[in-house]
Formats: sequence, structure tokens, C-alpha cells
Amino acid sequence: MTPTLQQLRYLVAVADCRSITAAASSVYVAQPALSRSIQALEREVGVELLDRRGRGATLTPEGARVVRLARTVLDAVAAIENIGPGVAR
Amino acid sequence: MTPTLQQLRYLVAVADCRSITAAASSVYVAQPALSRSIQALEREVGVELLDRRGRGATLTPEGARVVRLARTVLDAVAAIENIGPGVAR
DNA sequence: TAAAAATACTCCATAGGTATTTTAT
DNA sequence: ATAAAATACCTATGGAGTATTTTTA
Repeated sequence: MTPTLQQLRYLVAVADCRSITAAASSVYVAQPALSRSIQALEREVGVELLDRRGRGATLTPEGARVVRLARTVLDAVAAIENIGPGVAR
Repeated sequence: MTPTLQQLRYLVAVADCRSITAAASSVYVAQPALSRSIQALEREVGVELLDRRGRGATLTPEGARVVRLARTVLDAVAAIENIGPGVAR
């Protein structure tokens, strides 16, 4: 029903790699896992995010918009991860 | 290792309700589930986010910072959910 | 002592892996 | 024909529920 951070990370990886297989290896996950994850994301948002082609995958216009928002999400999540007390020195 | 959107939603609910029990009911989940979820979040970020008191729970300073970031995250996720084609008219 | 929060336990849904098939150039 | 993506199947981890105990105002 709602995207997961994992799905957003995977989508950003595909955007960066322009290939599902390459994206999968870049995030240390098997190709089918990443492929399914993005299919589920597309079902959830109700829009095709990737153009699958024989050689690689590219973003649809909606996919590009989602990737932009996903980077905002992931940046804020990274900021949360860094809330903790800094290294004492 | 990394927060989940669920954890962020739960934390925001606690911030809004100033009580774990009330927050749980506001998001239609059992109190122990929300309680555990936030404990896990605190472990992940390595910081106490809530002051648990006999009567309710309040945010620590770090908790307040996380809540601010969490709202940014959740707003961007909501924008992703609304990427789909609008209602035709 | 009565609320709110935490713990114990059980169960199930989903995310991932391997093997394989389909597709498109 | 071949590389990339999708599907099938299985397993295991974690997120949720109920019941209960602990805590603090």
C-alpha cells in the first residue's frame, strides 16, 4: 500500500545503473529480489516507473519524478541515522 | 540498522499523542507492537527518543529532532504515493 | 494502587535466495 | 543466440497479536 525505503533505495540504484541486474549487484541483492521489489512499488503507486528494454532499464517520466522524491526521503533518513552523539574526541 | 517508515510513523504518532498507548490506538496497532517498534528505533539510532513517564511519554531533544526529520520523510513519501495519474475529469 | 509501558510467547506474512523460463535485440 | 528481466518455489526473519508483568506518579 505504501512504498518501503528498500523499494526506494532499489529504484534509485536502477536509476543510477540503468539496469536491474547491475543495480541488484550494486546493493548486494539478487536480481530477482530487486526486480520483484520494483514491480511491487509500481503496483503500489499505480504507475510504470521503468522502461524495460533488452539492454537495461530506463526511467519513465513518472519514474524520474519518484526518484527525485526518493532522494529527498533517503537524505532525510540518513540525517535521522546521524542524530546520535558524535564520536567523542 | 536503518529506520523503517513504520517506525517513523509510530514515533510521530507518539509525538502527537504524548502517550504510547494512545499513539498505538491512533494508528490501529496494539500497544506492545508500537512500544517495541520505538525501542528498536532507539537502538538503531543509538539515542533515547522518549522520556517514559507514569503518565504518558514525551520527546527528548533528540526525539524532537528526529520527529522533524520524520515529517519531512513522510511528506515526501506521501508525494510519491500521489504520483499516479490524477482522476480524469 | 491504578494507569501506562515493557516483556514473554506464538504465529504468519513477506523479503530474499536459487533455479529456471521468458523476452527482446 | 545471448544477455537481461521475469516467474516459480522455498525458507527464514521480523512484525504483530494476546496475555502478563513491571514501573511510576
